[in-house]
Amino acid sequence: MSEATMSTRERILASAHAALLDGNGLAARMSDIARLAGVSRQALYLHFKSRSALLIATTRYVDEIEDVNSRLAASRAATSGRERLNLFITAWGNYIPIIHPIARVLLAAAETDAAAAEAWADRTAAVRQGCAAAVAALARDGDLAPDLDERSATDQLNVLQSYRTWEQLRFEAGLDQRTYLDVIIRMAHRVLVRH
Amino acid sequence: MSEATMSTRERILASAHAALLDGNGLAARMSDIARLAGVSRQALYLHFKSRSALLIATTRYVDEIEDVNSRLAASRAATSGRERLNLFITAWGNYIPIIHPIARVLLAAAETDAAAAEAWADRTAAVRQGCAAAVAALARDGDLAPDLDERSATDQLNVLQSYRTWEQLRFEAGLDQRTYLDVIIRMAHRVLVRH
DNA sequence: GCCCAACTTTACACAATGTCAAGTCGCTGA
DNA sequence: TCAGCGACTTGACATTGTGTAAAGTTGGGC
Repeated sequence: MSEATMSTRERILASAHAALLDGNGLAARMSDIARLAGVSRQALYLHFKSRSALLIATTRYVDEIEDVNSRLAASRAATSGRERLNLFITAWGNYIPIIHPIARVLLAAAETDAAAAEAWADRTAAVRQGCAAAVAALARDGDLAPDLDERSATDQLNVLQSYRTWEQLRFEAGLDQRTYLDVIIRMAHRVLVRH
Repeated sequence: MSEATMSTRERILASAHAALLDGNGLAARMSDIARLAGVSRQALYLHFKSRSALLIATTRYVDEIEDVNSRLAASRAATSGRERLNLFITAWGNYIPIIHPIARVLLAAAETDAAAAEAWADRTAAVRQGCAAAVAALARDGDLAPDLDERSATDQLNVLQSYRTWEQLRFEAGLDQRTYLDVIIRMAHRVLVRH
C-alpha cells in the first residue's frame, strides 16, 4: 500500500509504528506521530479515543502486517512434542524483537491505563496458550518431566518465553538473538523434558 | 525511631515508602507524599532534587531498614554449591516482595529518567554478583552442568531470579510465595546442576 | 535581642493529554 | 451547479503533575 493510497487511519498507524521504532519510542508524543503522518494532532483524536487506544491499535496493526498468526501456526505442524517446543520457542522468540518496540510502550501505558493493561493481558494469554499446547504435546509423547503437572509446566515455559526474559537476556546480559534462542531452548528442555 | 524524633528527611522517606506500599503506589505524587509526611510539597525539593531522586533514596532507605545485606550474607555461609544456590534463591526471593512496591516505581521512572535507570542498573548488578558467586560455588564442587560456562550460567540464574520473573509467576500465574520459591529452585537446579 | 537555617506560602513556567467549537475544502448527488 | 456532508484543520482552552522562584515565618542558639 503506497503512502498516497493509504487512508488517514492507516497513515496514522504506520507513523505511530515508525515513531515507536525509532530511538526513544517511549517518548513519542501524539504531536510527533501527527507530524510524521502529515495530519494535525487533532486528527489522531478523530480516529483514536486516546494515546492508549492508539498504542493498542498500533500493536494490532503490527501483528497484522507481520502476520504473527501464521508465524506461530508453523509450530502446530510439528510431529513430536520436543519438535513443537523448539518450533514454538523459535517462532515466538523471533517475533519478540519485531513487536518489542511497540510492546514496550504499550506495557508502560498499561501501568496506568486499564484498557492498555487489558490489551496486554490478551497478548500474554495468547502466548500462554501456545506454551500450553507445546506442553500438552510433550505430555502426549510421555516426554514431560514426571514431577510436573501441565499447568505448572506451562507457567515455567511461559516465563522463559516472556518478553521480559528476552529483554533481560538481550539487553542486560548482552546476548545476540541467536544465542538468546539457544539459551532459552536449552533452559526449556532441561526444565520441562524428562531425562 | 518514633515519628516525633525523626528528621524531616527521614519522615519524607518513610512517607514515600508508605505511599508506594499502599494501593496504587505508581500514582503516588509528590504532593501525596508531602501530605503524608506532614510537610509542604516544597520541603521535598529541599531534600531531594526531583521525584526520581526521592525514589532512588527511598529504595536505599528500605534496603537499609530491611537490612538486605545481612539477608543475602546468610547464603555465603553455605558449605556446598548446591546449598548456596538454595540459600541465595531463598534469601533474594524472599526479599523481592519487600522491595517490590518501591522497585516497581523506580523501574517505571527508569524508562524516562537516566539517574533512575542507573540506580536500577546498580541493584541488578548487585544481584548478578550474588548469582555469579552461587554459580562459582557450584563450579568449584564440580556440580555445574558441563555444557555451561560460568558466564552463561550466571545469566540464566539471573533471569530466573529477576524481579520480572517473580512478578510474572506471582501475579500473572497466580503462584503464592512458597510455590514461587519451589518453582525457581527446581528450575535453577535443572538448568544449572549437572545430572 | 538577633540571626540563621529549615520550612511554608504563593505564584508561576512548562509539557503533555485531551476537549471544544468554528472554519476549510473537496466530493457527491439532486 | 451548488448545497450539503464528511473529513480534516486551526486555535483556544482545561487539566494535571513536575519543578522553580521568591518572599515570609518561626524556633533555637549565641
